[in-house]
Amino acid sequence: MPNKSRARRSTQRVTMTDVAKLAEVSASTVSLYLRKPDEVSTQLGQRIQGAIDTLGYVPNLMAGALAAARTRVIGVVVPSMVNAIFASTVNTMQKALGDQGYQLLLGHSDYAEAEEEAVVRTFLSWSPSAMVLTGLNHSRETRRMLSNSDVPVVEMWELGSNPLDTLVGFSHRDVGRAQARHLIKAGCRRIAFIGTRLGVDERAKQRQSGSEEALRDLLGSQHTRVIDCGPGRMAEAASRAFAELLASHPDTDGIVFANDMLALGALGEAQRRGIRVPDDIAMIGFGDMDFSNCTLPPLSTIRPPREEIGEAVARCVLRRIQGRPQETRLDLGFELLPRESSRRVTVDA
Amino acid sequence: MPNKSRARRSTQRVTMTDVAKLAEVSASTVSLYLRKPDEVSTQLGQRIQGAIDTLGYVPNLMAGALAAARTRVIGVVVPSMVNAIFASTVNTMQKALGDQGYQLLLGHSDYAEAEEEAVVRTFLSWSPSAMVLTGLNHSRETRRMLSNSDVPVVEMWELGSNPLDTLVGFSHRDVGRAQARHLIKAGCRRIAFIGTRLGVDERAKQRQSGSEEALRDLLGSQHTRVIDCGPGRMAEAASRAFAELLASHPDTDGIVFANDMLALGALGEAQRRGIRVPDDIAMIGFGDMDFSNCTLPPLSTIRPPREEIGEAVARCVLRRIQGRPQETRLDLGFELLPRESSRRVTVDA
DNA sequence: GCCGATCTTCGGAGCGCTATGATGATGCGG
DNA sequence: CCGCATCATCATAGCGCTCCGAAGATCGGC
Repeated sequence: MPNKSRARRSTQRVTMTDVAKLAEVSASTVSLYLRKPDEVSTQLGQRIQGAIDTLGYVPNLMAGALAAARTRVIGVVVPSMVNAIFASTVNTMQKALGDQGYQLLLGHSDYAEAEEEAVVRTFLSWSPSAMVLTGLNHSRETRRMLSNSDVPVVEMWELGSNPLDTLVGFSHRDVGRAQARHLIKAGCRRIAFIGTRLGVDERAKQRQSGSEEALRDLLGSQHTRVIDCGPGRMAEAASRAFAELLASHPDTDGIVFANDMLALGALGEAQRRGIRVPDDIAMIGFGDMDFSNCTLPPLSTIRPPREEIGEAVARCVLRRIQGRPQETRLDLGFELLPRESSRRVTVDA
Repeated sequence: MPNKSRARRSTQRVTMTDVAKLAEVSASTVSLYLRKPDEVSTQLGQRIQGAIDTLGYVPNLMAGALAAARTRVIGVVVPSMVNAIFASTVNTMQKALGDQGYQLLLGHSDYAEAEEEAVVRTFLSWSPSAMVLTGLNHSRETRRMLSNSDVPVVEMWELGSNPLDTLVGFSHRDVGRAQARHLIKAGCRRIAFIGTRLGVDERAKQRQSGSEEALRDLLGSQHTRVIDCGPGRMAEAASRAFAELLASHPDTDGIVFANDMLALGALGEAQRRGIRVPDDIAMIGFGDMDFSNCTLPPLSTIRPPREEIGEAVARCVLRRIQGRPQETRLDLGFELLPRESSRRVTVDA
């Protein structure tokens, strides 16, 4: 004599059925009201909304996702969350996609393909509506998982060949070129590059080679001094790297930095040592961070299209989800912001 | 004559049943193997694993979550993702909780209760294992939703009364006191406070009142000059605020900043105007950011327990999830880092 | 050799929702 | 005044998994 009603795994959460009961309609109608409000009569709609408010009903997304075989989740992988540069892109995406009822799942790769692979694997088991990755370098397995999954993929913050699907970014090589060209125009002839984690940060590396290219093209085959800051806090590491550079190449008259934080550190060290910027050494950064216009002297830099990337990615994602046609490659460019740190009268005149 | 088998919403994903069929066991056993491998015999275990590998089976988290009525997701709400200060807390949490198989859902409130409420509502519908909020100020509805949900809640980055559940942070009032006391000890007598978004950033406000308290207690009832930077990029806004302060209170000899980025902006402006720091005006910031030790002069500041909070929150969350007893209030303190920007020989001697 | 204890495996009823087709109500032309 | 679209609402069958309880297998002890 088996007991038919075995112990239910009670959840005592308010369910759609509870709302339906209170509003005296069927659960289907509640579901319909929630998904397509204008296919339900105003009268019922109000009654349902009332019930929802009274009960404090919160839909169970799991159940919805399971039934509909999709989630309104978009997986986003950035190299680092600490890096403010990606933060504002993510912020913009959040805004644009949040408005459309999408939820961002945020993960970071720590600039490592293996980490990225793990994050992508996890995210994919959420059946996301789309995936957004940073850059074009991914492990073979990551690429396989993504192409097998038929989830729309957008790669951002870089331009290059063999994108998985859609690509939104700008050319870091061109950035490097522009940085070096700018310093050369300002009269620098012995230009160094200071970066950090060049071994893993593919985009920084691209900027570096762009910069080297420009040196070669414009100054002839010029020896390039590249310094990779050690670990530790960026600005402090840059102080040390700068000191190191002065020791090994005292004749340096211009520095391209992989980012503004490094430049800030060097700028401080320069002042401490009585080195005049830009007269003794000109400097240009990358990122146009919050403080870049307030350093002493104000830092010349490159403004990457941070927010623009976020917006464009959001737009692409939405179009892909809706199956509408769209561009698969977007070059958003960048902007050179010349400021005091590279303004040398000598040659401008 | 209704057709019994209506069109199935085919999903052609590999399911647990497929694995079970291939391994010639029941689906329950596959499920058991996945959840508690050592309750299944080695032989079957291997057969099942083989089938999983052959088919490339990826479990459907949605289905699992629905059935088990829980997810391995932890909702985290910070005021702003752009703020590097929270980034490192989140980073630490990510690491600690990720190791335990939990996934962080990250959202931001933009310092607004209404935004926070929306985010919390969304997150709750994922039935998270726990929720982590920043600060103690939440809308009535937010508090209601959270307490109704029986989801463990941790509030962080603040200390105070009436926590929802567990509290991990430090006293911002004490920070403000320490900042002001430090400047007073350094000989400052006419101390100002420069902050931003004081109307909405509850913790900055607490630091401000702490600072005022110290001024009252140590210097007698002293007029306090509080400047709330306008909108825009922080460092630039701080330059302007600093200029404003100099105009309205030219006798100011010490400034407490709500964060290091503001101090950086003011530091630049001071140099530009030939104001000597710390001799003319001493400064102290908050946050101990990347660059704080590289400014000119190096910036005295307060190091909040960023990573420590992340670790403690992770620990609390895990304990609460496992139902183990734990503290409900953790004061992690902070550290005063005295540097050049407030070192005045006059009084130290 | 039989019975209960122990361990492994399995059957199947949900979890809360969506989506499809059915059903009843309404309106309108003929 | 009837038949037939048209529209709003509903009943119901899953989505893929977990977990309860039961069945089968194995093993000692008396």
